[in-house]
Amino acid sequence: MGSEMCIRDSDWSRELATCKQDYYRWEQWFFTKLYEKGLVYKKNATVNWDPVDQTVLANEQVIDGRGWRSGAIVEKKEIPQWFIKITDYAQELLDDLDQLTDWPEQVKTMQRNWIGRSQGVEMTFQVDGLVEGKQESFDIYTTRPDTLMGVTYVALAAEHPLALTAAKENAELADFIKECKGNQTTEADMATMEKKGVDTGYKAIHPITGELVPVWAANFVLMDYGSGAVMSVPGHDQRDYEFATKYGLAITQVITGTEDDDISKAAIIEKGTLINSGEFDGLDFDAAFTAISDKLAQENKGKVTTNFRLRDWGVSRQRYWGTPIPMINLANGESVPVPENELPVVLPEDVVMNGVTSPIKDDPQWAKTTFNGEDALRETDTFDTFMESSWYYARYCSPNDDSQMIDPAKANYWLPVDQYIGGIEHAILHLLYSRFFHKLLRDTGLVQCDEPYKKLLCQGMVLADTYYREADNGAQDWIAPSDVTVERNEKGQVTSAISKVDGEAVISAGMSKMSKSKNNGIDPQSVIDKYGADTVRLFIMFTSPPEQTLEWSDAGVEGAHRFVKRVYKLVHDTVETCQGNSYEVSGLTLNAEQKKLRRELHKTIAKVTDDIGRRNTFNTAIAAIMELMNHLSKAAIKSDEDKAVMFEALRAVVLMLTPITPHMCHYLWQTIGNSDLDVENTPWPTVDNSALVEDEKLIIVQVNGKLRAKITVAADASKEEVEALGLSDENVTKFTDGNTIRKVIYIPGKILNIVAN
RNA sequence: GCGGAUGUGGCGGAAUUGGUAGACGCGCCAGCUUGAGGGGCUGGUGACUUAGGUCGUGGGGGUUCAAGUCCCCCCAUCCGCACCA
Repeated sequence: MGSEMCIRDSDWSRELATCKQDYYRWEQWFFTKLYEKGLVYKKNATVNWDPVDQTVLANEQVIDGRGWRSGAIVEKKEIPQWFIKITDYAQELLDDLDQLTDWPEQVKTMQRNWIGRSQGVEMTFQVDGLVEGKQESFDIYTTRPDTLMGVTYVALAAEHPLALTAAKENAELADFIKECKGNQTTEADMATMEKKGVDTGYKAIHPITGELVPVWAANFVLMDYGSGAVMSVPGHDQRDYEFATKYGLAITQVITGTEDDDISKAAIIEKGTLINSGEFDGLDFDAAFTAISDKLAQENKGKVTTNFRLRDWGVSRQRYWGTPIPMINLANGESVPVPENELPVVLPEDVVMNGVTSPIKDDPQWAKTTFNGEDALRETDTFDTFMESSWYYARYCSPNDDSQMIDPAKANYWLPVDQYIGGIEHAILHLLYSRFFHKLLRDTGLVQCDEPYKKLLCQGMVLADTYYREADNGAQDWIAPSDVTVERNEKGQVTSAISKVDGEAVISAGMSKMSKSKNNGIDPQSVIDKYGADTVRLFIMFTSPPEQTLEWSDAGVEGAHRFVKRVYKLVHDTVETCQGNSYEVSGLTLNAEQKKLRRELHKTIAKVTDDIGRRNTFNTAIAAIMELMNHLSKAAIKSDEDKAVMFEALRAVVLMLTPITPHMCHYLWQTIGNSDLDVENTPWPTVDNSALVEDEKLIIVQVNGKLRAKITVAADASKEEVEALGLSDENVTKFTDGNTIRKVIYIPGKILNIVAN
């Protein structure tokens, strides 16, 4: 891999592979420990079932409701699966985000919203009359108990047991439930699909008024989440409003007080004052929340609860590649963990793949085992690969330890990870699972700290130009950017793109993520071969801040290479001019020009130190060094003082560029360093505050906020002096003459704004 | 649909705390390097302009002496939405 040439100092002795059994054996061991602690359970959950291929599909393998290989309409199917109780840690995962001061705020916000803590009320609705001879009821959860008096119906999941019972004598409902089986389960699909429902015929008893409300089965309520039932308040929930309007269900307004109070057009979502709510009329949200939940609690019909949007982590996959789940399914239907002395359960690798079904599910022998002398079957599901990526950072601390998962002494020395880097696409799932796993490791005594990653940086993707031609069949024929030449007009705008191969025009499709399918990948090795790793590093770090996408540009790489050559040349020319002698600033008296150059130098050191050390904005650090280089290359190198300032500056430039272009700097330091140390072991340059002192300041003079003059004043000039100078400026008087000066605002050392009209 | 982000010259981007918008680089233009190409160097480069200025940070409003930056509404693009990892 070429990119590795861009990285220095990787400790390859710590390399590990999560697909090897010396890694995943510990994951299996840990899972059995979690099982013993009651943090693992099995329950039925819905998967995408391809009835033709007889296999489970991932969400991304379902396209418009059909399997990607078979084209068959995908069905929902309930199968037993293993879950880890991440919800037991929901509160801690939420609270500990506050510790992560060096994480991007947006990632923490996304995690907070994902965990989704809410305060609400859980209550029970009784079903009126008996259902098949039994008294039935169902629970619902709401964060808006203040709207309870506006409930005009309730909605159940199509797979809800009550709906299934009702469907036995209701063909329309049975058809609807069948139709819902083909619905997708992703949140995005649920939110955007057409909302549909069928009346079950049951009536539920309103827990406060005792009124009967219809019970509907609806496609937007999912059996897997919560209780599979929701109360519907069409007056104050837009989805319920649309549903009620569609099916002619009653809409009652029970909240008022907002300006836009017209319930004939849309639901009123905002909180307000209760009306049409009997004894609760006149209460605001908080008072109503308390009053209504108290009443429900007194009558034993409900209680205040804290709810989390976060759901338990389903770790079962029905695929082959993965860590076998170390469980044994007994003949009596119970499941037990594989005993520790039988671990690991090894994934066989000498298998025949048919491309559809997992070989370990196909093989009638593989699952056969015994438990306490009785025949039993191994679990043939494998772990979600998020399991492997959740703890590899901790295994790096003791990668070859074959006696334990993690060596606590070593882990406590190294962890938490100082700097973690990953794409923003991992902001929620991977990073949340990994944080959770770390807390599980902690509670097993393997690590001590609460969080795995101290500092997080989310870097952007690499994009490149894409070009194509339409093939005869209308398909897009993607052409590699290296085979395309662009033509520009006098303003530098691209006017056309032509193929280098045949000189004919190609169509530009803008920038997109480098991919095989769009034929716009760049091989880093070929670029490194041509320009060297330093140039590639410089280009990558200069072109955009790390958290943004990086747009690849060959011209940009050449620009970076030019800069590398300029630094190299200036150092060599300086050393040559000085004939091998070295110069130091201390003790010399500098002229104004030299002082100014030194001031530029030390301002640059201050900025670069902050940009690299605190802000992680390598692009602005490099820009500042480039700016300094532009000054240096125009400076005279005649007197000893000139030479001394130049030496000081070039040494600082080499030191500051070392993290960016290490190979060149290693070499240049030997040329100019005047030190026995290698550049890597030389301390970072420090700011000489005395060099920063300015005797003059540039003040911007505005009239009514518009720039009218720039004046130079003594650094210690008073407000009065600056005002007098500013007000008498010729270009200023042009705009103030004939007007009354209303106000003068002076921001010391920066701006003078004269308000006149 | 929901959550998070982004939007600034021809292009990538800068402006860190509300205080000179466009740093730095690419591209483009002109000149020099005694021919061309390449490379290098110097200068210029937001738009419009009656050459005084005026306008200008996705669009529309607002707050302020002052707004790319703060507030409200809208549009577009990207990431995630629990089985891609």
